Parts: sequence; C-alpha cells; structure tokens
Amino acid sequence: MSAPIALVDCNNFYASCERVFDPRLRGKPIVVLSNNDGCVIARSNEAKALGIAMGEPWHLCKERIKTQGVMVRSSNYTLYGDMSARVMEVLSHFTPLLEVYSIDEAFLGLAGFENRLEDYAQSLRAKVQQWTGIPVSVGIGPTKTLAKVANRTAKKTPAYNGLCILIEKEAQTKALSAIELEDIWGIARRTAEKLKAIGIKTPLDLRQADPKAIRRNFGVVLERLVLELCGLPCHGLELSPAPKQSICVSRSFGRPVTRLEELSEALSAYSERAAEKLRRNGLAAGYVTVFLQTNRFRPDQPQYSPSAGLALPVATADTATLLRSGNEILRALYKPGFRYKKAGIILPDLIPQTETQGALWGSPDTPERQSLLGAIDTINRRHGRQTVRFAASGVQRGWQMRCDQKSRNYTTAWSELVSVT
DNA sequence: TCTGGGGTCCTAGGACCC
DNA sequence: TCTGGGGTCCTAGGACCC
Repeated sequence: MSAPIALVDCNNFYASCERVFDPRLRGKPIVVLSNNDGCVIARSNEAKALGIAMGEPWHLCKERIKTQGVMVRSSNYTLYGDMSARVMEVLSHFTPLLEVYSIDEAFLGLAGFENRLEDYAQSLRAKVQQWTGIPVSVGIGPTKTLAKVANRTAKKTPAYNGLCILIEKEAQTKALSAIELEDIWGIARRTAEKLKAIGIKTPLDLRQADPKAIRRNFGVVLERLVLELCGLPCHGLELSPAPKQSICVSRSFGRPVTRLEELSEALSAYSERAAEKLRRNGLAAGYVTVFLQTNRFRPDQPQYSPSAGLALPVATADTATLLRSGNEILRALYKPGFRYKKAGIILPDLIPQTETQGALWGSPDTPERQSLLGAIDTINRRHGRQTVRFAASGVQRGWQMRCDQKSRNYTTAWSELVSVT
C-alpha cells in the first residue's frame, strides 16, 4: 500500500485573498476580474450560487451582476502571490514532503500519518485558516489523481466539512460514481468526447478499462490516469521545483491595435517584463519568439495569427538585446490592415545565467568581447543553432560553452571555441 | 466595443547520421 | 544482387492544467 497523498487547495483563492484584506467582503458574493477587466476569473461561493460562470466576459454579465449586489475586484497578482507564499509556508510546517503545485494548491506526502489522517488534515485546515485567513479543502487518496477527486468531493459536499478521504476502495467507488469524466484531473472536453464515443461514459467505466487498450488508443498519459484511478501511483511528489523551460509575457489589448508603432511599444513593455522574470529566476534565454493575434471572437473579420522566432548568438537576460530581436521579428510579422487584439513574447531555451555571462552582455565594448561574440557567431553558423548554444561562465579561461551535450558537434564546437579564447 | 495569462507534456513526422 | 534499420534531434500541433 502506497503512502497517502493529500491535495490541499485554497477555496476560491483570489476571492478569499480579497476578503482577507477587506473584511466588508466577507459573506458577500464577490467576483475577481482578469487583466483589463476582461472576464471573471474567480468567484466566491455566494457568487457561484448566483449562477455566475467562470470565464464569463465582463461586458456580457456586468449589468446583471451589478443588479445582484455582487462586489467586484480587479485582480492583484502581487497580493495573491504573497498570500500563496504564506499558505505554503504554513503547510511546510506539517511535512517536508510538500509539492507546491500551483498558486493555490499543494500535494503533501502523508507517510507515517496513516492512522490519524482525519486529525492531521483537520488541524492543518485550522492552522492555515488561523495564520493566513485563507480557507482550504483537503482531499486524501493513494494517488494524486484520487487525491484530486477527493478534494473536489470535499468542496462540493458541505457535510464533509472540507475533508474527504478516499483510501478505501468503496469510498473511491462512491466518489467516482458521483462525478463526470470531465471532472477528472487530466480529462477535458476532447478526451471525454472520444472516450464516450467508444462506450466509456463514466469515471467508473474508465477505471475498469484495460490500461493497455487505453494506451493504444489515447497514449501514455491516459494510461497513467487509469492506473492512478485504480490506486496505482504513476505520479510521484516533486519536491524540488524543476527549472522553468520557457517564459511568456502576453496581453490582450483593450481595443484593436492597427499601427506597428503601437505594437512595438507594447512589445517594449513585454520585453522588459520578460527580462525581469529571467533575472529573478537566474536564467538566460537562447531564443526569442514573438506572436500576434487578431480577435478570435470575430470570425467575420480577417484573421491573422503569425509567430516567428530568432536564435540569440549568446543566451542573455539583457532587456535591450531581447527588445532588439523582438522588434526585428515584429517588423517581419507585421502586416498592415489587420486589427490586432493580442501580442506577446515567448522565451524558450532557458539556461542558467552566470556571472561571466552578465559580464559579457553588460561589459564595455572591448575588442576581446567583440572577438568572442564574433567567434561564437561563426561557430554557431557552422554547426547550426540547434546544435550549439553558448553561455559564458567563469570557468576555463573565463568562458565556458554550454550546449547540447548529446550533440555530435559538441566536441568540435567546444574545441573551436577554446582555440579562440 | 467589450472575451485572461500563464505554463507543461506528448506525439507524429521529417531530416540526418552511421 | 541485396534496396536497411536503429538512433537522435527538431518542430509543429494537440491537449490539458491552474
């Protein structure tokens, strides 16, 4: 029997955060709006009871919501990030086996607490509420997927008092029989439709399905999900967060944008924000992608959603470099005559940033720096950017090459660089 | 006129190498 | 005359998550 896993999930997190700082909101229906006040992204229970849906466009429900006496807040992500850190800190006092899964959720390993799961979970709920003001629900199961089901059940059934334990098979069966396929973590509309088309219509049907057949038809992801529903863990706790693989900054415009200059201004702001994120994470980007989008909700208007990227000769976190590349891409993508509604910059190919690398992009324009940049560029051209990427770090004569270690060209490119430096 | 902003993982298929 | 096959890497696109 595997050790139980708990999923702790903050109730209506953004709405609860707003309530902590404004007690007048307590007990009232409240909604939190997205950027630009575009749509509803969080609702208190009272607001849910009024039938306000997740993701509802604000301009379509504004009038109705106001007549219902609902309190409205624009989102404040700095506040939510801060509250999240506090909640996670409290949880960390309960176990070292803590995986912070999202801004408002964490998985906890409960090995050693098998005999007092209920006490443990209820005292955890009480402590989080007491120390942060945020109400949480707890679901416990032998796998992450069942812990998710348990959490959902705890939230939907007031009688459970915020806690549902699905360790026994009968309890699992009962909980699964009360939900739909789409309620399971990892199943959304498309997969649910395909499953139903072959006769798997409920979570219990899915649990009984042959994992190998599921793998053949749907892939390894769904096979794991079936095994997890049966109580066989396929997803362990990830205790140390993996480094980010990409960073994205994008926004919808409040109104359609048509001029290149305006897009370029937006891109400047995004580049700066992206560079900040890079530096905060100690990362440098090896590639820059820019994308544009027209209004996808207006199929009657001409649609255009281009994107393109550019490899950077040296991985960097320098705002000016990102912006230069971004603008170059933007000029290539831009076509006049379209009404753009959204734009963004994506930075993939992230690698750890190092001090010398900082020196490389930040240092004065010395002949040494120029010749090194030139050499890196030449080597990159010779081998193709997919093979060789460079960052500098303060080893071996001041420069170290990082690149795809499995690449055939690694050794050659490395010796070329060393011979230059 | 007004419809969020981030992310991850997997797969298929092509290019290329030996 | 035999007309390979295993492996890596990359990209695009799909699907899903909060």
